[in-house]
Amino acid sequence: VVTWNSMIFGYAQNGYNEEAIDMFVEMRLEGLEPSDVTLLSLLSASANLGAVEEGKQGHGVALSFGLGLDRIMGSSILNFYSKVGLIDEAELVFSKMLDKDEVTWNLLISSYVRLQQIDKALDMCRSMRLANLKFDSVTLASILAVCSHSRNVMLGKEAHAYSIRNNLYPEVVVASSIVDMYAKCGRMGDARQVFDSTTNTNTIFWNTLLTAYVEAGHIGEALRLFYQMQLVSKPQDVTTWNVVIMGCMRNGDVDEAKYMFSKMQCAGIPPN
RNA sequence: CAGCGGUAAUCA
Repeated sequence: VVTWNSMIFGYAQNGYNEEAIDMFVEMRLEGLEPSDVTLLSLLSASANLGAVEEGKQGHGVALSFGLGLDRIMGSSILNFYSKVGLIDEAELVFSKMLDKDEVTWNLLISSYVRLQQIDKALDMCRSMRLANLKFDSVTLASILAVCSHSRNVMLGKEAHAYSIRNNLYPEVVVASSIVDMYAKCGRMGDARQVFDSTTNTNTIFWNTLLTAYVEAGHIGEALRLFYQMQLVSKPQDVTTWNVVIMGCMRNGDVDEAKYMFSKMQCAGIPPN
């Protein structure tokens, strides 16, 4: 079972969701009993694929093996239902869970943000505080996403201040969300300032400011940032290239866009 | 007793 688990878990972690599910089916055909780790992998793969039947089966198997709704299994099942859009089921699981932690709350909060149910999302944040849990970097990312979406720079600034007070600011997820929030609210100066004062960076973080420049029509700044990424050896992914190519197109420079498209493939990044 | 395992930020 441990061998099967590591196979299934490995597939699911690396985005091979179909393979993970196939492995699970094979394991059951062999007559082996899945453990909690098996089911967590299956639920994660089903959530990412939108595989409703497989995930429901996972839920059923968990129940039949008495693996109920502890905080990890419960959150995993909750994640599955919310990712496949069965929000009522997700809410039901949430209400039945006795042991909720930050992840449990974050799951429902981010679902509401995805569904644009902003008031519900913010209500959940308040309830989370009332339940004596503190916002973590993921909660803050959800709140900042609400600010980006609704162009609410006032709330965004509060979230920014909160992140500094509570030492969440060094987390790159939070820093990216803050840069994105300021940019979407039209505050490019603030976005840049946050960018420059962040030390823990990754590709998504750089992509966020790159996207902001392109959206603002500042193609020169975008290209400068793009080449600066290469200078500091920050890996560039398909999003990086998509944004730059789109920037060239918006700038009316089709030849440059085509050139970038071929450079992308030379860099070993297949188009998506 | 400890570890592992569940959520998250950028373009399309």
